[in-house]
Amino acid sequence: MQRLIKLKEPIPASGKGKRASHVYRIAAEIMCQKGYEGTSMNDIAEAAGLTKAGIYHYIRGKEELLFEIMTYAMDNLDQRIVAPAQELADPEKRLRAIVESHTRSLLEGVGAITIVLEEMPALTPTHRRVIKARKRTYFDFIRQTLQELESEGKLRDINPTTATFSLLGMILWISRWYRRDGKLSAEEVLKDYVDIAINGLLKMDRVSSKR
Amino acid sequence: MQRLIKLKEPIPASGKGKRASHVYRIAAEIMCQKGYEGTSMNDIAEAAGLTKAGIYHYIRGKEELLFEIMTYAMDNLDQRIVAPAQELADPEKRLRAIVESHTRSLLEGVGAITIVLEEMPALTPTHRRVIKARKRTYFDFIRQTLQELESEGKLRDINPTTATFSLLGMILWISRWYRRDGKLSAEEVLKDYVDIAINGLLKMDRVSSKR
DNA sequence: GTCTATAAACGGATAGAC
DNA sequence: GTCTATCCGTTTATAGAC
Repeated sequence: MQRLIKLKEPIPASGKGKRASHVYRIAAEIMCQKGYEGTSMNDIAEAAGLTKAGIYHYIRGKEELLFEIMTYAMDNLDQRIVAPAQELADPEKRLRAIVESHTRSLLEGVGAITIVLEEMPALTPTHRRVIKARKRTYFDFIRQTLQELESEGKLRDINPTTATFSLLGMILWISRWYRRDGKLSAEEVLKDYVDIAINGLLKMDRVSSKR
Repeated sequence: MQRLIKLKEPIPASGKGKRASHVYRIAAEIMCQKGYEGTSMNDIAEAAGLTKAGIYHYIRGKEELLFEIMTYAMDNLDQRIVAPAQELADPEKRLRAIVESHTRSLLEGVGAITIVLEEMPALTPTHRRVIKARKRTYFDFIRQTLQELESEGKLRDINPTTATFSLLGMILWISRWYRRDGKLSAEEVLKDYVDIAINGLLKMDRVSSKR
């Protein structure tokens, strides 16, 4: 089975060392495929080459494991997407950068962890609040960009909130269908996605549609 | 908690009568909220006003229940979206009809069952093959439409397969964020979605962007 | 048809040997 | 660090009374 996730940087499991981050990485991969509830500690242990009991040397519990994976995913999002985009003053360039970097992250398998972000109901109320706030911040970052484009008269006559959701929907869906060993290269998908997103949201043709 | 699903026609539970379809409907609602693995037979029984044991009078097992819900969801998709769209010879009108009816289905909560279509790993291999084939047929119906638009020179210079996935992503995501009791009316979201989809996929501005 | 009771398996998690 | 053994709650599913 294909690896959905390829974490280049190990998850820093609270400073517990290499083996620990290995367990986190394995867990993230399996949970992305089978969902949180569908993944047993046994599944994780087996894939990590340990027994169910052995795994508790590295983690405190299943829910906490999920929370740490989600936290890592959000950190990754901030570093790879938000931070570089924030440097760009022009909202159109910023939007383009967001679409490009988020799409690329998912195509490369890095950050495919974002699907784990759908497992909100499995979190404790406290943890859920933390992740919810971080997701909200990212959402608002994109919406803010679209609102700037709106006041510049560049956005289509669409609601910025609706636009943000539609954009995130089409991007996040990538982790559900894209296979790195399939027919479509990451480069062509990336190009098409930017094309579709920019033209779907902004007025006038802004991408020189050449192939 | 909000009802994600509103089944107007009861699920035809293999000709077992009214009460049976009630159980199926309840089960579909809960599974849409908590996922297949996160839903216990007890949850379903309680919501249906029965005991866990009592429910087995109507169903053969949990997996079979899921399979029947999925089958109903696909039937619904065929009747509400594919059948009407197939009448349209012009691919642009057909695309518009597909986007409109699929988006509307999700906004209304009818057919929100489509999220259950994500529970593929929970199915037995045989059942999974059946649903997979039906999903594939729907996907191909949309891609075929985009290919016709491509040969008419109306599609952007994008891969029709990638375009289909991006369209489905933004549409299916609706069931994750849209709340009927929220600020956005179904009508405005629908209008925006058609606008974004058509302009994202087709060359030139085709929607008179007025508000 | 719907219940109580219960079987059988599986889940997360811990104790304690090595 | 990693194992075996085990606890205990929960799960799906069935048997059998009413």
